[in-house]
Order: sequence, then C-alpha cells, then structure tokens
Amino acid sequence: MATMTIAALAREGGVGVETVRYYQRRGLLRTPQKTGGSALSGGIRRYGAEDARRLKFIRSGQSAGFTLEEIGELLALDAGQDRARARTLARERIESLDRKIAELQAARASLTRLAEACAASDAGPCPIIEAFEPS
Amino acid sequence: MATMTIAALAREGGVGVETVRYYQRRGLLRTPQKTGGSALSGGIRRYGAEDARRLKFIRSGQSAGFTLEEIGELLALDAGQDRARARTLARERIESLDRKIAELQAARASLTRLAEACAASDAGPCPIIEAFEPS
DNA sequence: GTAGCATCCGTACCATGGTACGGAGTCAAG
DNA sequence: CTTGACTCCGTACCATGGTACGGATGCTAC
Repeated sequence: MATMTIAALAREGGVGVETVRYYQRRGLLRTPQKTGGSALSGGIRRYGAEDARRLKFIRSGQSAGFTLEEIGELLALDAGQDRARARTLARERIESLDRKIAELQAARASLTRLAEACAASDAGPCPIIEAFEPS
Repeated sequence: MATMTIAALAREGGVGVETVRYYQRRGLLRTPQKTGGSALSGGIRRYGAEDARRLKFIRSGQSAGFTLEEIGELLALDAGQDRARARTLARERIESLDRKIAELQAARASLTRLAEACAASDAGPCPIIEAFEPS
C-alpha cells in the first residue's frame, strides 16, 4: 500500500518532484515515515494509492479554480465531514465559476469580433483596441 | 485633452494609483510631461481620454486572459498595424479561452454533482473527493 | 564494494501582478 | 502664506505557486 517513490507519485499526478514536496510543505500531502535507513538517519519515504488520489484531487481542485489554501480546507473537511461547510464552499465556488465563465465568454466574443474585423479589410487601422471597447 | 490627475485616471479605470504607476513602469501606459513646475523640478503629470482608453483596454485584455506582456504587444501592434500578428494573437487567445471555458464548465459540473450528493444525504462520508475523481 | 543514479532537506530564487512606504515637491482654499 | 490633500519617485515588500541548488545520504546493479 506504500510502494511508490516520490518521483513515481509525482509522475502519477503529472507534476514534478519539487511540486510534491511543495504540497507537503503546504500541508496538502502527508510526509510518510521513512522505510529502511539505519536507526536514526537516512531511509526513503514511500507513497501509495491514497497519496496519488489526494494529489489528483489537488490538481482537479486547481483546475476548478480553488486556491491551494481552499483545497487544503476541502481535504480537511473530507476527513472531518463538516457537510454544511463543504456545501457552502462548493456553492461559493460554483458562483465564482459562473462569473468567470461569463467573463471569458464575453472576452471570447470581443476577440472574435476583433479577428473578423481585422480579417475583413487590409486597409485602415486594425481595430484591436476598438474590439475591446465598452460596447 | 490632458486634464486628469493620476488619481482621476485610476478612478476611471477602476484601479489604484499605484497600479497606474506599475503599468507605466511596464511600458503599458505613457508617462506624460509634467505641466507647471519651476524649470527643472516639480510639476504634475496630466492625463487625457486616450490614456483612459488605454487603461480600460488593459483591463479588458486582462479579463480576456492576456498577460500584461501580451497586452503590451497588442498595444504595440495597434500602433504598428501588423495585422497578421494581431490575428495570430487573437486566434491563439480564442483557442486558449475555449480550452479554459471547457475546463471551468467541467469543474462546475463536478462541483454541482458534489453539492447535490452532499445535500442528498446526511449520512456517510461527504463525497467531496469523489466528486473530483476522474469520472 | 563502488559507480551511478535517486532521495532527502533546507534554503534560495523565480514570475506575475501588484501594494506599501517615505520624503520631497506641488497646488488650491481659506 | 500656511494647511492639507495630492503627486512624484525610488525602493521595498507582498501573495501565489512553484522551480532550482547542492551536499549528504540511500539504493541498486554490476
């Protein structure tokens, strides 16, 4: 249940070794006991499927726009089972996602207009700035 | 044509004075000549509608996901009229926006599922992590 | 038993996009 | 002609999310 080296774990999660260590420092991933090693020094830490799952969760949370701090809170809630708080976090994040999506769609529309206008004629000023102006 | 103080310009653009200065340092906004001032010292810089327009463009560009560096390039292109490059930038950014929008929509769907599952029962583990797992 | 990797760990550094500080100068009102 | 708000400018600092360095140790294969 704990067979991976840190490099294998990082590969599983699609991140670098240094990033795994960073998440450990941030308290998002555990730092397992070292196996082997002579009494008081050395040894290698080994990771298992649960660590990989957590790491993947962190990445998913990031792409959902959570900060690492919020992800930490979600992970804590997962353990503590504070359902109300979890629902609140989820709702807030959904609202924030909706705002961001609308914003990006508006930006996309502006840019599309720009590209079309720019492609339509080769004379006159390219309406880059105009495409962004409050329409 | 150049009547605003830096604070008025900042207010117009919905940013802070320090942010305007930062954009000047980054070369995104001009730093106009000082008016008044005794020969070699002092005076106040004044800004006009064109500056406000540029500032708003910067903010729009940011919400479209351009970095300040890319915005700088767009502003330069606006002057230089390199239409091909402008179109390329716009196309790339649209593709990037599409990817990002799809990602956020996927995240939203995940979170919605989470919230529903979490609301549906008050027993068992709240499926926070499960909602994010590769579905 | 040693070469040649990988791991461990602390610490330093990086990019991005600002925000704050502080002292000197400026300007408008009273 | 002073007070008080604003400006100017350099420099320092901040948060976020990493990335890099380097010496000591560990592990594995030959």
